[in-house]
Amino acid sequence: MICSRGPMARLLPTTNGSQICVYSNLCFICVNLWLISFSMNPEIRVRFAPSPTGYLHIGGARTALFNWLFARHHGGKLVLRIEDTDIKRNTEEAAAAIYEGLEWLGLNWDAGPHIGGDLGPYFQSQRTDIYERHLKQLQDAGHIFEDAGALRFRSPREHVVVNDLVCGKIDFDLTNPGTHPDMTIRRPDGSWIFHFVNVIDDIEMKISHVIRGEDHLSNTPKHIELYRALGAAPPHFAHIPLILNRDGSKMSKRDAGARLATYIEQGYTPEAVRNYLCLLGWSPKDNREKIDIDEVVKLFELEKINRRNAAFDLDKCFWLNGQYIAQMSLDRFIELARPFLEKAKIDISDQAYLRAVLSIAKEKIKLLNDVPEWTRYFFTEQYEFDPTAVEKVFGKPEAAERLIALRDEFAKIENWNVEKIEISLKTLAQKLGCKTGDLVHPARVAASGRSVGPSLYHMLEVMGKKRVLARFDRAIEKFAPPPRVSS
RNA sequence: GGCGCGUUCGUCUAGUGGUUAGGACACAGCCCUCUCAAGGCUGGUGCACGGGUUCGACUCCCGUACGCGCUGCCA
Repeated sequence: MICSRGPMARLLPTTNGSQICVYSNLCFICVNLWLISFSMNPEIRVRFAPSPTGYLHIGGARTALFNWLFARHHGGKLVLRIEDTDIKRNTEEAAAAIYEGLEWLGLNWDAGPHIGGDLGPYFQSQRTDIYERHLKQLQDAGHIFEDAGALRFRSPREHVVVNDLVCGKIDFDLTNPGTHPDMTIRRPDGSWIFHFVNVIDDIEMKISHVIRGEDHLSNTPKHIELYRALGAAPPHFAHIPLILNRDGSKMSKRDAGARLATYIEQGYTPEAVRNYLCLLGWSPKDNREKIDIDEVVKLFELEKINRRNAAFDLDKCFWLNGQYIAQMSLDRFIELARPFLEKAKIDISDQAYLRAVLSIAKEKIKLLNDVPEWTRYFFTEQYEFDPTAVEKVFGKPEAAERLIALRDEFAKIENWNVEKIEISLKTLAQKLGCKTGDLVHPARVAASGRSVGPSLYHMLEVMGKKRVLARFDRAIEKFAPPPRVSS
């Protein structure tokens, strides 16, 4: 038996694997030569092969990410293959969620739907001829038997060692038919079973590394049996740990947060989610949390992947999202925030004003979904007044008087800017003998209807003098206590 | 049930025989402050359990428990 692993192995006929390459695993020499040839190896081809369920699972997204990282790290290719053997309706529609999710995460593929490629088609439903051909090959070799109309693959009944790049060497005993029955590869109605078509496609598409969820680890020896029966060298395998819920239970599609789309809808940024996903099972090992994707590509190695399942920590993802928003450029923030503002039907036609508003709101935003709430009052005079804020601030009888005084001081300002506004307010506070906050709070509620928001001075500057004075006037009229009637 | 994988703070992780077991999120307190955040500082919480091996185990081996996966004519 020759060492069937590794691109270099085939180029080295002198490598006598009969003694060192047990179970067709990598021999030591091959490993080293293979590792040397590892960087920027165009022979490296990986694939992401989701079933078109109508949504992209967060675990699937990470599997896609790890495949993408591996391909990019080595200068290899990523293939996207849609495994639609079982789902006969609306495949394209259901697959759209997958494309959208991958694109949102910035994970491009080198062959597959929309892109094409030499080794297509990339929908299993369109590959029947290929499967028929390989089935015939197996039948001719006597590997197939019929059972109640279905076709089964007769297991060779041997031990199969899986040499997993993440999990290490694992010996599976497949000799007992009672515990490892012969797998079905085709149903009586002619449709194909996953194990068979998956292997055929990986062979046909020249996949060098199969990086997939650990739920497939136990299936792998069966797949290797198929490779051998077909006379093909099995690819390298890397089974990555699963993503669980916070409580350690398996994340099923019904769990909140299982669908990538929920993160998109809630206003997480793609860079933050992608970064968070990178850290689930993989680590740069230097305590970095926010790490640029280019840096991850540079550092990513399958050997650094954990073997233990990871719980999805929404708190941390949320924190990371805030970090990304705080540190991203204003242009990027505007780009990301715009659809959320449009969806909230906020009039953002004034680009310069929008830019000014977002520049001061940016530091407050943790979730893009919150942008409308934090900025709506900038764009309309019909903003709501938070009853609690009004009660707290204008509950004090002096508040209205102070606001009136502030309004008069502000009216005198010629160059309406942050510095002038601040000086004006603080000077007045001193004059009235009150705290700065005693003016700031009424001003804030009057101008925005809220008790929280960006720096007041910046906020007022952006709104403009005219708008601010008008809002003060209306607030004074609305919240000033009625004049006392003395008897 | 059988087989496989896993087990370091609540969570994500660093750590491969000798560390005061490090970082991050979350949490608590303090500082700063016009609010809310952010930021800074401080703090508590962890090697699942039991046996080995060793001068010495979080680290290596075995077992137990627990978790997860596979065991489909789902993928």
